[in-house]
Amino acid sequence: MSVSIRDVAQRAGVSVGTVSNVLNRPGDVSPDSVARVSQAIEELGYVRNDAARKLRAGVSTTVGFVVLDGQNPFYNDVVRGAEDEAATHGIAILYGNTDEDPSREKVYLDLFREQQVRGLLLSPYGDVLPQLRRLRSAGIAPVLVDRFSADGEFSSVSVDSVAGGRLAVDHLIETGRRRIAFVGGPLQLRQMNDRLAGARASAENAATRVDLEVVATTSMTVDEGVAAGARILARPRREWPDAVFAGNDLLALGLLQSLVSGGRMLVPDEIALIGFDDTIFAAAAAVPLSSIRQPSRMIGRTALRIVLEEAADPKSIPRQTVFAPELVIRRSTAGS
Amino acid sequence: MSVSIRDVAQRAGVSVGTVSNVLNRPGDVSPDSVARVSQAIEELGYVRNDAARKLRAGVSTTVGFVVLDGQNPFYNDVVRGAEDEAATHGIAILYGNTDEDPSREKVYLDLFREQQVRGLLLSPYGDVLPQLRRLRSAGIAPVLVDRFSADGEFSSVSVDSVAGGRLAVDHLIETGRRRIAFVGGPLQLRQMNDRLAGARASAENAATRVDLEVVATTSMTVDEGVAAGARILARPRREWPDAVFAGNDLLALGLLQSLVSGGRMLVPDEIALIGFDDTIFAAAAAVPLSSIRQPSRMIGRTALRIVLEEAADPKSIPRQTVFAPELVIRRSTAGS
DNA sequence: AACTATACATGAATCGTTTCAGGTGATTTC
DNA sequence: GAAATCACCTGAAACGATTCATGTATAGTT
Repeated sequence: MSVSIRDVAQRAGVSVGTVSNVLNRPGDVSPDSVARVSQAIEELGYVRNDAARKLRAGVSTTVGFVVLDGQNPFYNDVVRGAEDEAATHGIAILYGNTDEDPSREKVYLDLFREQQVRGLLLSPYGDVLPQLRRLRSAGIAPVLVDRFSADGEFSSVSVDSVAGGRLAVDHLIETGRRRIAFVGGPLQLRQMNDRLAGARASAENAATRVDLEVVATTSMTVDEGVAAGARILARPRREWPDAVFAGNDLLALGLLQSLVSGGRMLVPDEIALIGFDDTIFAAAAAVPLSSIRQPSRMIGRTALRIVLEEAADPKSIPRQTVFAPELVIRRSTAGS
Repeated sequence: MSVSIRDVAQRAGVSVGTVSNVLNRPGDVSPDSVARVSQAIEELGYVRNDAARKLRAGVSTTVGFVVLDGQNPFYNDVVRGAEDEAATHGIAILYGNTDEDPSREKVYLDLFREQQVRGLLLSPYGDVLPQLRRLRSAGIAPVLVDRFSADGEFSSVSVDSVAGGRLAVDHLIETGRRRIAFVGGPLQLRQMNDRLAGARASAENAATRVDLEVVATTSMTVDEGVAAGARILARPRREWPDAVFAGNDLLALGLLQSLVSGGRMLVPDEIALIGFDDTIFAAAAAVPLSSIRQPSRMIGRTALRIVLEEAADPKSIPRQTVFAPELVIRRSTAGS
């Protein structure tokens, strides 16, 4: 049926130990043996049985990645970055999408533990600390993605959301806006809260008086954005904000739809609009969206690198990696 | 260190064989033993070592999924469907994104083979037939996704793209359009070609004279859509089409951006626009896009189900599953 | 010539499950 | 009441790789 290391050994006229050495420590084997074994492998079409390897050597060649919103292009980009890095190490990614459902989150953590992944990347939603602790004690290094680990218990890779919020509102103020609405939520989500905090800081430190109101949403989807836009437009015109800072690009796209419907192009002249994440759909919008860019691929790459390092050295100290966000200006905030 | 079945057996006062039976064939074990073993598992926090299980029993609990464009929300949805189905079987998904790069495709197929996945879902780009054959002879069932296997050599799950193209153009004609442009490519991609063929069939069968021109793109991205839109607008106005059928939603979004820029809202009055896939971003566009819906989650679910069935019965005959597309009408094709 | 160091090769033990032939005691059948 | 059937358990073998203590041959040193 399938070809094992024993078959290779026989064909090459060496012991199984030698074949294993060729596979793992070719430097310790004579060039002659390496050649013969390599040829046998080639001829037989042998591929290593990863299960046996994992069982005996205890090394895993997979890393789990659990994201909280598989529909969000931002996470797709992060995954892409992790994938690239993983491929260079011959590591495969086990993927799970929780769609903000804590029970799905639990299922995946158990499933990946059973698979004995080498490490786990996670953009957490629910309260997963207990599970993460158990994972760690089972020898699986967890790294938080897109979430700062405040108490420093786990490593994390994220972007400074407070700075991002500040960048966004600074930009709106600089382009002459004074009545700003922050549309986002749920505010229990750390990232959302931080973005709002940055926005507040910016508004308070401005040279002139700037009003900042909060329009809360229950999730970060396009539909919620549409609804929030409709609520804003329902007010008397003089109570409209002159700028909206959306908590992420999906919300911004929904808002844009509301704000240009009925043939009225309110963006950017009447109302400026800025998003967060700078996903490909921000640039692709009918009115290209200004946004706060997160280096998403880099986040993925870095997270994967860290998880491998931690797996290699279980005693390593957790560390927080924080990237700086970047303002990307497009038409949706063009000066009025 | 980690808890094994032996520890559980000892704690429960039974043999390892019994514990294994509780795990796999609880019906064959006395209720009393089941209870004692379950409790021991609970107390010790035992999780099955999948590597050992895979090694001995030869059953794999992972399925590979290789998609050709991880940025495309359509594939995210398909993956999501596969995920849902997989979870109900306790199966995890190894994910790989090739970004239309045949060498990446090869890397993933090898990697997944080494992992001994139970089966492989693949939206193919390059010529992978030889590799798929090798996979199959290694006992890994491949299923093509979003691609019809013309020669019937492998199972496939897809949507009738020809019918989709016909639906789109029928709709444009019904709403009074007569000069239609198909924007899409590369035409070597089976899906694209089929969509165009459907469009042609519709135009030729129309009661009145309908012109159909082809504006070819080199890939199916937003940027290509923007460029195609610019090329169209660069012509004298009387040579503009009165409707555009985009090969997928990403192209349509790019086209939309071109066609509403400069404050001119050409869609839908001057030019109607319809996409393909009905991704969430079609509904989310500034002018909500009409599109041809593919039952993307269902495609994923079905593909996963088939791959499991084929893995269970290696002698099963490949079968082609083809879903019907569905027309979704939104503002972008509102009657003029 | 005696000793040490170096370079490779060997093969049995091991990882944690599943499987299965065989065993035990209780219950049913004739 | 002997035989057959049933319901459960048991424990050792096996899956395919890696590891490591042990061995042998060759080169280098005194």
